[in-house]
Amino acid sequence: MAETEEDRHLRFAGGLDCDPSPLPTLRHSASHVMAQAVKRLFPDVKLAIGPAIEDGFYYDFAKPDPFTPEDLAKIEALMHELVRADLPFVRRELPRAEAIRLFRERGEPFKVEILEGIDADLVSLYRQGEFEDLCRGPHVPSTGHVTAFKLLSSSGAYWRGDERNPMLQRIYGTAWLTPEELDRHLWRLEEAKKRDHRKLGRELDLFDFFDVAPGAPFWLPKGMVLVRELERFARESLDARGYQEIATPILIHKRLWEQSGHWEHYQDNMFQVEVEGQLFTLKPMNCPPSAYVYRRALRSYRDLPLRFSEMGRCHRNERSGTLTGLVRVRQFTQDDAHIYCRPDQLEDEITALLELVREWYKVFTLEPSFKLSTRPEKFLGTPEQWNAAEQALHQALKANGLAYDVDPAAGAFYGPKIDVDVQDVLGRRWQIATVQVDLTMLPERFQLEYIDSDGHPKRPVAIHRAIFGSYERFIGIITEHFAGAFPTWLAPVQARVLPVSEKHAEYARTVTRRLTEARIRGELDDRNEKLGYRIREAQLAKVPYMLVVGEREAQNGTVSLRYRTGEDRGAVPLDRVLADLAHEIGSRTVTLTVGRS
RNA sequence: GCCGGGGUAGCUCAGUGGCAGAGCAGCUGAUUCGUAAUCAGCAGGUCGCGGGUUCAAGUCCCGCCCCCGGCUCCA
Repeated sequence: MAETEEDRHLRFAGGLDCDPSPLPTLRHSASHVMAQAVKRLFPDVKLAIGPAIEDGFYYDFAKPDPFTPEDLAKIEALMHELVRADLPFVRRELPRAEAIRLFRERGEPFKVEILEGIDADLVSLYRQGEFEDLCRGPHVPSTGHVTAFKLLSSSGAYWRGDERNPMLQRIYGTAWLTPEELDRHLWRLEEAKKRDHRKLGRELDLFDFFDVAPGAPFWLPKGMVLVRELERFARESLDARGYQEIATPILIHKRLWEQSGHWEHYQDNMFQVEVEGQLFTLKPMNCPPSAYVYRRALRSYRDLPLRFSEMGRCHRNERSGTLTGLVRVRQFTQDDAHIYCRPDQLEDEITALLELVREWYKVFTLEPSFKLSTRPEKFLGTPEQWNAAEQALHQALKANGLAYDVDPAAGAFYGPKIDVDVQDVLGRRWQIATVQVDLTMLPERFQLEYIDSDGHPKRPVAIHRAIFGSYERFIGIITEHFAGAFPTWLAPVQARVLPVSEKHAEYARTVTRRLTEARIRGELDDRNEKLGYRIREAQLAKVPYMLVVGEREAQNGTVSLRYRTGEDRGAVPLDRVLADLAHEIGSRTVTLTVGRS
């Protein structure tokens, strides 16, 4: 993974506290200005750390009471004063021991702890006005450069990111080189709220949550259309690639997890149900049950690879504070599959899987990025097995011409993996697809075998993979990606028929029936409202096509075609609209093509 | 789980101890309309849940639930 500004600061990596390019430097300086303001207003707070981060900065303080929104306003106002004073940032260097003495005198225990952990004889400090902080820089020349900033929020954060440590109070802010850039960023944040899948899910009647089932969505009819279309897409694709679909139980005896090893490491995350004195759990993953399917028959080397797919409904008891809309839930449905193959087939299988990822994500115009995680400190299996598997992953990535990052030692204990995440339009990253090689967990613990050509039993390699990841998260992401304006093949309502007035209702019903007969999701809006009103509603509902019908259209067997983009196409023969719609839906294109010649 | 902010009509939100409100949506009626909001009327409430203080609680106090932003976690 690329090193973030935060990593650099926290791990004291590199020679500086932030990237010396203008924007991170400015943000880093902004965090010092904020710390100065906080120290003036609240002299008793202790300073922790304050790095530049993506889009802004934060600073952590030890303070008995949390900052209130009013505190933030005061701090921001004082920051503006400090900026107007245009105080120069002045650097000086001190022997480490002297710096420790200095910060101990000033009553800054966190700075002392940092200094004690640093392997350097000489350390640097930066001063602006009365405020001086331990810091490797760089900084802007003076506080007057920090013109375009805004404090955004405060929250708790653990010292050094460890929940066993005391909780500090963190203030987040954003800072930019110019006021225009700041405004643009704040505008983007507003836009982000508008396309938040939780808001769109409610507005478009896709799904809802109720407090009786935290972390588990209720799919409404329109949202269920998305689920069904994605399922259909996945099944078509996998049927053409030699997958066999299975379904395994959701409620499973604890024994299974003892065998797989999950009980030891994962039981706190599993929902448990006692039935007649026996302990059952809601499965948190589908791999161990899949292994039972493999194991129920004697497998030959000729049978491999076996590809068992499963729309596996899983439950994980995520901590309550972590739940977020559809993207972090307690109940979700993975588009899971387990591929059992011979070691010599591994590379081809991985290559095919990465092709699948590319192909699927292209349909949704998502741009995936790939990360290869390699052997961790603690691992099962032999280094030779691991090297071969990692090699296969590297080769498969290269065969697909994919750029990828390597995350050293971040693999699962049972094998290396490739994770795929996507960036939504707003720049947030979400992990979706995963391709994990399993050298030992399923094969060893469930004693999976196949009879090789020499007549001897051998261990297969297992691959765990999900392409969408989960239907829930994936739908959350594409909802934001498309801002609710789904491609026609996914759109819950594909065309809405709008009669100009009651006089044209009969022809409108005919048009709607023709749509339905062609298995197009058409809807008639013959409410007693003006056309403009119904057009507005259809547009807000992001229905791709509006078919306006009145006197002229009824006469000529046409419809007047309007796109959700606002474009008005004019009269088009109904037969052509039906044919174009069928073609657009069948090809799963993202662009609106109906009626265009 | 931890820190903070929230929860009032279907939705968005106002209401700082004294009669529970607005806009949109809904319903009824009028209007029969040509490309982003026709007009009028009506109805709509366990103020998240439970307890407490008070003559009086949406409002103050305590506990719990859920949501939001972070932190932590994320086989």
